[in-house]
Amino acid sequence: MTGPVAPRHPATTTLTSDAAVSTAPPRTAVLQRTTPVTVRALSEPMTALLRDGTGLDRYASRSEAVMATAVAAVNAGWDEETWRLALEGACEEIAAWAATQIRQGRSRQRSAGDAERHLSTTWRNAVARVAERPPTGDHFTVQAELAEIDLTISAHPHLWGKASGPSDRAVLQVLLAIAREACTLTPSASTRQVSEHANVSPTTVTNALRRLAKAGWVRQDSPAQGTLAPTWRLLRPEDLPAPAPEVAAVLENLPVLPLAAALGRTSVRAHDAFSHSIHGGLGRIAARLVDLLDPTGAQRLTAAQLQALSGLHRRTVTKHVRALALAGLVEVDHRGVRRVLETDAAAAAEHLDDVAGELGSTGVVARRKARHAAQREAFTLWRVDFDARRGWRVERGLYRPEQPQLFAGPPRARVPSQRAA
DNA sequence: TCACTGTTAGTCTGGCTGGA
DNA sequence: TCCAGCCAGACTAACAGTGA
Repeated sequence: MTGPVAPRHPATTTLTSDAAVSTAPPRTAVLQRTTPVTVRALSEPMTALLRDGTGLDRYASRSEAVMATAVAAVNAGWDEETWRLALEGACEEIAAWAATQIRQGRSRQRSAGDAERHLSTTWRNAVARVAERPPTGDHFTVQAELAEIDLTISAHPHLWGKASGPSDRAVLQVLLAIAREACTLTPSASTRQVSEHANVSPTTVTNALRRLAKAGWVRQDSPAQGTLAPTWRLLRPEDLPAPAPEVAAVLENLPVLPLAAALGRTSVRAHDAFSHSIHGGLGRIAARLVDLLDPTGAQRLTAAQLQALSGLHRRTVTKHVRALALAGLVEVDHRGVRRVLETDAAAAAEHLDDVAGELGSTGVVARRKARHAAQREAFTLWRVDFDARRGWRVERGLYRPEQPQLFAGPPRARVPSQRAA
């Protein structure tokens, strides 16, 4: 609390102007001030929002817009007093926010105490939000943080063993890739989008995201809304368990391998050849092992090194290496395992196409994409109809349209149980 | 678009055990 | 030491249903 709002004077004495100060109109002058040490001016969009309401329509309500100014002010190092001054000098719509309440389109005056509480709560929430989610606004900070997360993932292979590990890791890597492309720590992706890139089903993505959230790798920033996908905040979990000493010893003695990403090579996991064994593919474990091997094929990794890097059980590694060798994707001898995949991307894709053809898993990824496209279309039609028919029946909970048939097509034939047999 | 829960049937992992 | 088989439990795909 900083006292009543009313008798406020422009903070001409406490804040100094810097060289960048503008020729802005007097009532917005306070927005452009900075102190020489830690306080800086707000960004241009935020200044424009306060000055004349530019961009106000980006927010669902005035409150959200005002909260945005509070968060921006906290990030810029302002104190509550300066922010309140800025609000007072802002455009009419924002300036009147604290003192008036709009409900069902009608405006009414708030009492002085209510307005004061309103301002204090907003500022307090903004401070809490910034403390919880520090700003990472510039390109380099975001990319550096994403690289740190990637490094943390790789440095803890023991977290990605077990049955669900490879799926969890694949989902996390897909989110990381989307985040890198969009240069954000809060990538937006639907389960279907992730599933197409990770070569797993949307159900698996949902379950993996739940596990990743529980482990502290991601946090849902905003849920899905209408046709908008949810956004996820990528995190580095605190207090990660250290790898076992024997694993750490193996990791320390690894040969230096060129990074696949540096060679412009992406993971093989999204190829038909590595779809789930239910489709005839080699599966996610095999994809993980191929990704771990030297992309140039020059260096070999021993079974122990593959085991340490993947976090999988030695028998699992042996089993999948054997399957990969049979498919002609790796070469095994007494020195270890070597990747046998062309360095040229097009030739490698052709090689994988041949493998998928032999395994009978050709077209799995394309079919999944087509299924998702059909589901999107069905939902859009349903959604348009639902929105168009919203009326008093909807308001009273009486309108219940047919849900879209998201999983179209004939029912899948069940494979007879081996156990039952 | 999305999330989420639940079901069914099949797959995978890894601990355990015994034989070579 | 290695390998193979057994088995329980975890996991997955596909699907149905519900709701925002």
